[in-house]
Amino acid sequence: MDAFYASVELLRYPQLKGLPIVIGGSRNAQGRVPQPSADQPLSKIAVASFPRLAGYTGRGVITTATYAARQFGIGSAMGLMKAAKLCPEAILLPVDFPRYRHYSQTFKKIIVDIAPTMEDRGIDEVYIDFTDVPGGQREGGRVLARLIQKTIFEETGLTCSLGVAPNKLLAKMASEFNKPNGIAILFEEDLESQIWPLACNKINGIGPKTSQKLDRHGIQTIGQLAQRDLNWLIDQFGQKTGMWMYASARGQDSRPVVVHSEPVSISRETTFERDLHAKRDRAALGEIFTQLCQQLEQDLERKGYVAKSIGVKVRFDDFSIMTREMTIEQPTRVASMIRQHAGLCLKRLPLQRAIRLLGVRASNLRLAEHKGTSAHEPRGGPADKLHAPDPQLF
DNA sequence: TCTGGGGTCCTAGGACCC
DNA sequence: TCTGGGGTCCTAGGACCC
Repeated sequence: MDAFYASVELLRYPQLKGLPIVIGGSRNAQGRVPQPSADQPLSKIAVASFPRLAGYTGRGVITTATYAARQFGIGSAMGLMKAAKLCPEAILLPVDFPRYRHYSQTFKKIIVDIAPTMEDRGIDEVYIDFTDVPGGQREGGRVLARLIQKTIFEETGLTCSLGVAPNKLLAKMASEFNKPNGIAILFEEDLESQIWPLACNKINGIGPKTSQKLDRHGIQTIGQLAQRDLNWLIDQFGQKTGMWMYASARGQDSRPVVVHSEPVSISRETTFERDLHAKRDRAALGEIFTQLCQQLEQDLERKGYVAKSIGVKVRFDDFSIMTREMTIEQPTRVASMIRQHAGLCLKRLPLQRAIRLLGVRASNLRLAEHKGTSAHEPRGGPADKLHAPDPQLF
């Protein structure tokens, strides 16, 4: 999907079309959208009354920027404070995940109705297997791609870009070629002309670290990567990664389109508005900790899982991250049990530094016998003390 | 006053078992 | 009085992705 969050926002605020808009900074009081008066539709809110990036203070990053905002050098994952310097006039909207999730489900349903073999790759991205779809091969897949693009637009007003290629690796790269609202068809014989000139980090799975290392060896493009022999790559990056890079540089990828998958972990984390100290801010931390555990319980319940491992994550003021995890005898999804074990994990961490982020994670998941309320689950234990600050913690 | 939140996969060492 | 080979599970950290 093209600039997905921003595009969804434009559906309700069409008066902002064409303007630089960034989405982010959900929790901060600034970046709030003006409330319309009782009989006023959202689309009539004056453009001038929307909050701007200028004057924004606080933590947070940009999750999406409109193409107009990208002109200023603003991109996703950029800190809001930095973005404010690049384009103070940009409109800042808070993230509205429930709304994006709804549109996500809608566009995926449209796709599945047309082409049932679809792999979910997050809120705004999917892989689709055209192989067995009637007409899926016409014009190299362009006809089907157009149908999907057109149907999504007609039913939601959202645009997307598609890449059609012999495998997922190449399709993903091709999908970037004609953004926004574009289609690109890539054949195996286009490898040298279309793929080899690209930077290595265009390969899904080669990020900043690997790019840097490749660069140190004089490798910038995928074509240059393809010149290295297999043994050299294995020596440098290990057996698995070396073989994967060797194949990727040649456009080879045999991964299937996976329609169903079970989650590996479910987690909740939050970055505080200001750094907190384990001792000095014990009460505040304890409250946030409890909330995270309660949210995690709800997530597990909603998705129908219990967890056999519980863990915590702490990010300190210097941005270093430490995690602790423990496996428990009895799988659980109850907040009080999660909190108890997460608390034990926390005690194993050195908490001298100021803390920036706290997270709680459930893994080693099992399907719960039944979804629904947990009214029958143990109460009267730690659950009843959930709101009381735990003197043992922090 | 830089730097979110929710994920996956990989590596590597140690415990433990056969 | 030296010392296998495989397997699984657990844990911590790190790279990467959307």
